[in-house]
Amino acid sequence: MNKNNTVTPRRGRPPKIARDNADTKALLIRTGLETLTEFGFSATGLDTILKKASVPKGSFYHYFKSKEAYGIALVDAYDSYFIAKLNHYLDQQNIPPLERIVNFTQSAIKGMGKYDYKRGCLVGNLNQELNHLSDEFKNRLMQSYTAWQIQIENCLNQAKQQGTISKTVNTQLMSEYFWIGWEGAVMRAKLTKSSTPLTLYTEMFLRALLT
Amino acid sequence: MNKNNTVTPRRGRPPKIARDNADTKALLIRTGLETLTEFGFSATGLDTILKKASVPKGSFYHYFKSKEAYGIALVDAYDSYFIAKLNHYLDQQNIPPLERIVNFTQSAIKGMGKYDYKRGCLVGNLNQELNHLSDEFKNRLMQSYTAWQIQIENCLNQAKQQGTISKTVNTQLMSEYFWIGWEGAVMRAKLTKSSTPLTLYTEMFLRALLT
DNA sequence: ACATTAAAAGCCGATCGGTCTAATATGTAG
DNA sequence: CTACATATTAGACCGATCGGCTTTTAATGT
Repeated sequence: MNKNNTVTPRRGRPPKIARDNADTKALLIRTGLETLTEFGFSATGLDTILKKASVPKGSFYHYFKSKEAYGIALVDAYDSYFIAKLNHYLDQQNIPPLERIVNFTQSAIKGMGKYDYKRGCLVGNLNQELNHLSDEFKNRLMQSYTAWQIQIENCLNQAKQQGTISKTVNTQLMSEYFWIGWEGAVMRAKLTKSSTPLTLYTEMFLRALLT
Repeated sequence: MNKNNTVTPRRGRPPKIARDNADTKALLIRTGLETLTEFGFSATGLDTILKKASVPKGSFYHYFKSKEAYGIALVDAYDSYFIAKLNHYLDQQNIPPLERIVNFTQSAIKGMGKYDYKRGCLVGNLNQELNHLSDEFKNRLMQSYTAWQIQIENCLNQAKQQGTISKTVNTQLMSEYFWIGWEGAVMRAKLTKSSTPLTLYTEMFLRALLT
């Protein structure tokens, strides 16, 4: 209820097209995520995004100093969203740890299905385009992978404590492995336009875990 | 010894820069593979390839009707090369089947290391760029994956016959799984610039297999 | 002689990321 | 109440590069 429902006064030249909630920057990020999860970074022109969002170029360069800075901001936004999602599924203490992981994968599968398996993982997309991206991008991507891995690792450690998986399992390696293969499965799901690569991968991961 | 070592007569206007072996088309394909395995399709301009190969644009469009047709030709070439490589490693009847698979992965790891983990899998790269490629590309990629999968599947069937893995293993699913995760590992190796994602993935695959 | 093959290279319109200036609103200082 | 600074949008414009086309030149084959 903290929301201010008196219309926030807006500085500067008014937009030709009325912006719903006066936040052009947020609109640009939202539109960028939609576009880049589908088409990647290098292959998407700014004009495409600008046209889709009905935002002129001048506004874009007011909020972001370059396409690259924009890309980093998008990774930040995606990472925040994704970590929140992971937290949501992996921290439910009343559910067995492995089941939580399965719940996450099912949610992700549903998410891909919603967009007809066209949109994938932004981090994965950029990972594949690495060779024409700056080191800043590379570090940012590694940071994301590490954060995600730790979340899975914590969950696996709980499974170990509860005796669901063997004490001999190297949870750090297993969680690293999880994301390595998961990105491959997301990629393949885009090609087959089906959930089977994702479900197959999840099953096999669990199998390797229970050995 | 079938090679014709008398200089093959060359039609057409002579190249300004002497071409080693008179085959401009082969040179374009070789250069394209080097470039696209590193940078992908959409993000690479023709001029980049042309400059690297010292071939004028007119020659390019003499041999290929479009960039897309060129891309398909590159996938064809890559696929042939890759299938030959798979055959080489997976058909050595004097070596245990699972060991053959490990030998293949080690060879692939060595191959990535040779180029400092910058070059990946052409099919994987295109897979990630799918959404701005034509259906012809999609079909071509699926065809490659299927062919590769069958090679692994045959090898796993032999392992089953020899009693190395359980009769209950679904070799079709396992071989499908193999390539799904492998592409993820190749992608990650490009980021970490190390072989660890590839070795880790191979280990886990074997573990799932021996359950 | 003449068709065919292949290389050379200029040129095209479209699009790329990015810059610049103008226009129009609010916030603040006097 | 008036100046002036600041915020934000608008969109023309820039040089570079994109994929692709076209014409010319020079070799071989018939």
